[in-house]
Amino acid sequence: MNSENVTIYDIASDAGVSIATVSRVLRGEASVSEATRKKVLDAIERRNYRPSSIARGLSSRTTHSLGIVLPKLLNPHYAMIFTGAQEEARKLGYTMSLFPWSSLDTREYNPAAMLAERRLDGLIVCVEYLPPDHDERVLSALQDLRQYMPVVLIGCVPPSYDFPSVSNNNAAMMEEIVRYLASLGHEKIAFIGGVREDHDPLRRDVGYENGLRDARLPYVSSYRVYCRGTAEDGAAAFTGMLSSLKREYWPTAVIALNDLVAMGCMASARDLGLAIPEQLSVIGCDNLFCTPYLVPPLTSINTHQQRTGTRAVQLLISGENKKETADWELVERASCAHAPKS
Amino acid sequence: MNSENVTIYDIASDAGVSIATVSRVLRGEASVSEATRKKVLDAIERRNYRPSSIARGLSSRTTHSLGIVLPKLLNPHYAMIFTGAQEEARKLGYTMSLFPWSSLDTREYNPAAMLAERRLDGLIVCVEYLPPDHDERVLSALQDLRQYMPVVLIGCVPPSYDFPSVSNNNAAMMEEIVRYLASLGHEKIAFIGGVREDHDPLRRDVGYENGLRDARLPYVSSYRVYCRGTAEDGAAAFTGMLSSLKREYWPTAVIALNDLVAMGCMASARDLGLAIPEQLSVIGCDNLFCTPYLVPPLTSINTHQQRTGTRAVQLLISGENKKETADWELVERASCAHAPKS
DNA sequence: CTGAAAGCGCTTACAG
DNA sequence: CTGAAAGCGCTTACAG
Repeated sequence: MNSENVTIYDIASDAGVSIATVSRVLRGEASVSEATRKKVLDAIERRNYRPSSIARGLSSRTTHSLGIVLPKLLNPHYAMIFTGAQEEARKLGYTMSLFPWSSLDTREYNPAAMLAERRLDGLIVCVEYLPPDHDERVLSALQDLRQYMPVVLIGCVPPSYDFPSVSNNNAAMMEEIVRYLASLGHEKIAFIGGVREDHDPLRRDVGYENGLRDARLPYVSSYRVYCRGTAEDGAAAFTGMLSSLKREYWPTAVIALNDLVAMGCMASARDLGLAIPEQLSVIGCDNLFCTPYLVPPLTSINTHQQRTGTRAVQLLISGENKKETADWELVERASCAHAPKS
Repeated sequence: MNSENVTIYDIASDAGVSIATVSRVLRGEASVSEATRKKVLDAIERRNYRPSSIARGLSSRTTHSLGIVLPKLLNPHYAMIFTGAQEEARKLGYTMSLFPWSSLDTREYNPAAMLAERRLDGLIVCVEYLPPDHDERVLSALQDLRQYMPVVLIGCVPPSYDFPSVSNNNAAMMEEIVRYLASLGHEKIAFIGGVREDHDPLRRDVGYENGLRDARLPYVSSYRVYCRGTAEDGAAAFTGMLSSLKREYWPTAVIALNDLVAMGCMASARDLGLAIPEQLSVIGCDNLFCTPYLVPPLTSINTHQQRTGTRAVQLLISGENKKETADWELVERASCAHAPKS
């Protein structure tokens, strides 16, 4: 680090021109003669000058940097969203910074303040697993942010939120999954993971119930177990459910909130001597890189996370006020099969 | 978004004080009377004012934002490093932005320019898998950056690089792995993944060779297969190696560059009807979240990625010019066993 | 094609 | 305890 950073003034005086001219060649304006352009470029090269994006940001009122708020990165699901968003941002000449969800969802005084202070050119916020009582606080944080920069929402976006968004219709997804399992003859279908979230028409629980109803199957509360989204939690929840039930009532199929929870269920089933898929079908969600390498390979849902990231950036930059729904599709692998004859 | 952002001038005039005073309460200076502090705070609250970190950055010459350059996020290994770094940064009052490795490693004119332009308060760069011919270019990019901000290196840092760093001694790690497998009676030990990297004493190939030598085992070129770090590549490389060898020469143990490559090897072995660990021991690296859920659970190396991220941030902020080595340890699971009787 | 000057929104000595 | 003023390093009309 040199103690004294070189500035546009240094370059101007080196090249014998005004700072306005240096600024012009920096921004690639055409209206500069070749001769002076060369002088300036030489001076820049000689001093290894890099214009300060901070100063530029202050005077031009644009930073060419975007942000994305994600719950956590340790689930590769979010890493995929980030990757998609970052690559698209890069293509459009922006950088993408990542912020943890806790920047929004704390009970401290004005949690979004830190985000609002950096004058980003736009922000993507992933809203997910919001318990009903969090909604109001989160919404007001989002309104706050919007005052300072455009905001695009991704994740399971409540329809009542008036923001441009790329959202997942988790309800429709669940409905299809239940239909798929029912078509394989399953009647005891468990659903593991998440928080109670039946307050919103796009949430999984709604689709779970609709799917059961369509298949004329009863809703069995014991088959709906809540837990957080890790493999450990999934294993514990699944084991807990089975241990509370006489064996004849054990589910023949389990839908996991995500692939991590599904992995936990699979491990737990293996410990209990339940063969997958012969005695238990398992289906996850997110289509993580490791799903094909599990034993048996895990059936999952491809939610096209990278595309979600890409689209969110495009909406942000274009300023379109659109509400889109992310595509998704069932990826059949070997973890689901016909229900065992009872 | 309001078209006209509220500034410190608005607050000052609302509260009937000077902008200097507003600035003082903003920064929590003690030398402000309670009465005026309250007036200012009220005005801030009323207008929902958020100071611009851009303007603040320009005048105070510090941005409280750090950056980290990582090869890719889709391997959870890097997500763990990032998470560790981000959490520590947050604790110390900084934000952490992520930049792709390609910001450094392109052949375009001055790839590090974009990074240098944002006046970060510090940058962590993960250097890994640098083929010999890249070294010079990367090093000069790093020198460039250093001119504008403190830089801390992580990953497999060449000892010749004169930067503060938290590096992995991959050579020592490999040596221990080979020793471990040799202690289980293995004599045909393959090593899959990475690029040729024997130019540097910390690299894996060095440790591989040393380990074999210690165990008085021959170095068999056919057992050293290069590939990139994904599961698919690992599977293809492993299959390729076996198909080039008469069965009696098939390795009884394989060391994978990382867990992804190990997963590929396991899948490939399963396809070929090779039982793990009875006929083939497999060992990965990074101890990814999914390793306990593979069948059999994968023996791996815990490289304490989060701690690496944490330490790197601490070095950056403290300004210590230390070269540290990251801890690591073997995590034994079921994928390694005694060599089969031949 | 080029320069002088104002302005972006803050912080920070310097006075008082 | 508070204010006037200079300055951070750029961009951008406005003249010429």
